Amino acid sequence: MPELPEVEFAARNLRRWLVDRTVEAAHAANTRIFRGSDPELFETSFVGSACTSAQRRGKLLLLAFDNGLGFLSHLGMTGKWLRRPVGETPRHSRAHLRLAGDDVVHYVDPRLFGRIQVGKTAELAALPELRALGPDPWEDGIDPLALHARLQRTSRAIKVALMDQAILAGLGNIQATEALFLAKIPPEQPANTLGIEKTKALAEAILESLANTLRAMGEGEDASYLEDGGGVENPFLVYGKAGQRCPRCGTTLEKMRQSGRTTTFCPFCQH
DNA sequence: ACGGATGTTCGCGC
DNA sequence: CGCGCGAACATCCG
Repeated sequence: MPELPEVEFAARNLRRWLVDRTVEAAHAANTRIFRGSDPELFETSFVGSACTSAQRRGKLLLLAFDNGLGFLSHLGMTGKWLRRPVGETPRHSRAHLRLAGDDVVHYVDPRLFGRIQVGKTAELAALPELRALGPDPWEDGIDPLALHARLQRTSRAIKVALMDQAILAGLGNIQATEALFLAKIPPEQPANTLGIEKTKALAEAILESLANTLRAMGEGEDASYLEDGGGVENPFLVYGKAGQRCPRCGTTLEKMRQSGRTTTFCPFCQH
């Protein structure tokens, strides 16, 4: 369940679980998760070493170990990191690290859209895909003038531009939808027609939406909302709520298709 | 049973 | 080159 807030949540957990702890054993099934590298590298690279850091950049996680090796983790659509006691293997666990004290940290991903790439930490950090990312709004904040300048360079719909990881790193369908609602911007408006004032409102709305979502996930180890059978309510203002009332004006929320993704919006507020 | 789901990448066409 | 579109990836859920 991964956009910036979920990946940030994962990074905090991984820090708590792994940093300064020695890996006693590792396992990785041979799945698509390791496309581009080798599951055996995951099994052999970290045993006997301790994790030194777990960083997030956009939707990417970078884990570093004290032997100079590490791995990148992208959660795709359904990836997550979980900690479980030995013997309690979650369904669809694709790889795990076992630590002293009988803790096991699992990478779980039913749809296998996620990716793990093992390598030398320095080389992973220098990969083009990492360097191609735009500013991370949570880490770097958003400079409205820089965002405005960047949006001037494309006539794509603002909703689509916000999901472009080269413009801002970490926003996906949920956060782009929520931010545009908060900023009262029509999702189909061409990005290069947003004025500076609207861009400032958008920058604030993005940070507000990210904070809202992080708050909804709470401090625990398991982010429950959006989980199958979690029983927790949809915490969003409009995402997934087409047909329901706008929380601001009561108009019936509508949905449309943009670049293959569903956008939910208020036809009155976001005109 | 069918359609859609938080993401990315690729091929095709304009 | 820019951009939209559909498909693909694989599984679950309503």
